[in-house]
Amino acid sequence: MPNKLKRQGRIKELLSTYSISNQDDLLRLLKKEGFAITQATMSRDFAELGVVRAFVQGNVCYMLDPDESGNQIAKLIGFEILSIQHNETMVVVRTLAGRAQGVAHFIDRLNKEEIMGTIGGDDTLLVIPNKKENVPVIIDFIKKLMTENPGRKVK
Amino acid sequence: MPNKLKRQGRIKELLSTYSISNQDDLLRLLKKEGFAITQATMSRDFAELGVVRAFVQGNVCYMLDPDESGNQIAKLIGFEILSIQHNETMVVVRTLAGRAQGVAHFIDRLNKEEIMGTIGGDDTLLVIPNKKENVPVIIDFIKKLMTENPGRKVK
DNA sequence: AGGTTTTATGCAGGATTATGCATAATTATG
DNA sequence: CATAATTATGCATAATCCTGCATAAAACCT
Repeated sequence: MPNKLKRQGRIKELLSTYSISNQDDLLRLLKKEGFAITQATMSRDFAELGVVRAFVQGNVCYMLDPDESGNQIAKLIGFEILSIQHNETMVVVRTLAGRAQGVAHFIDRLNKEEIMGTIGGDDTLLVIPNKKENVPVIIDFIKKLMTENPGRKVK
Repeated sequence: MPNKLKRQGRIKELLSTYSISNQDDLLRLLKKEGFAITQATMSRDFAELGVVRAFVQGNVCYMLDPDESGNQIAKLIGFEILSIQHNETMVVVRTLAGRAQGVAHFIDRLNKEEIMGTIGGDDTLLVIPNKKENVPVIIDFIKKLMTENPGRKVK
């Protein structure tokens, strides 16, 4: 029975609580909590969650890579965006209530040179192009975000 | 081949662009765009997206119910939350970068009497209880949010 | 380098989800 | 109300997803 979601949620918590240095350690922790999975699944979880091996205070330890987490968020973006409008000089994106900041943040992080910046309110955000000729480019870009499924890198 | 996600995204856009008053109209639009589905699927999409029939300027038209959209977001919350900490008097939730506002907003909307309010920054939010005895209640509550799957109301 | 430990992945089976068809339930209309 | 139009859903099937097992690949360690 797939409890992938619950399990991965717990993994994120555990990783941010303890200092885990190999998959088996975490595996034991999870088993103790009733998640009966194998190392193979764990490995895939790491890949999906964007867990990376990093040096922290001398020794290696697994942690969430913020950039990878960004990739995961990409899957949500399309869900949060309701519509895109624009005029001559800027693009306005409407989102579900309370999500505009998150979407704006995501777009910021993509570092598109055509995008000078974003401003997010509650359910609306403004995307400001570096020059007005780029408005269409930006629209295409955001629309692509909405439909592409950047998920699963696991293979 | 299931393109549910893409399709539902497009549905949200179409609904917020045109004034759609019955499922068949929308069905035709979608077909024109290459989404070859039947009315049955469309009906289920509406249910999942939380599309409601509303009176707008005299005539009926389908639109997204903001409350329902909230339900949808619930599915994402667990994904965005990384960890929960607390002291005697308040609860601190860490989230993926840029998502704290969204999570705070979501929690606000739940109108729990134990929660006096929230403050969201970039990747951290504060949940303020009405009295410190309720800290544990709030923690439980948020943890439940993280693992429950409130999804699918269809059928 | 050789051997050992740790991590990733091809493959297959079982579970779950998505969807169409047919039809029931509901809603609108005369 | 009766009938037509619209929308919802039971059932069956195809498409996907999740996971373990076995094993390959990579990282580590003398």
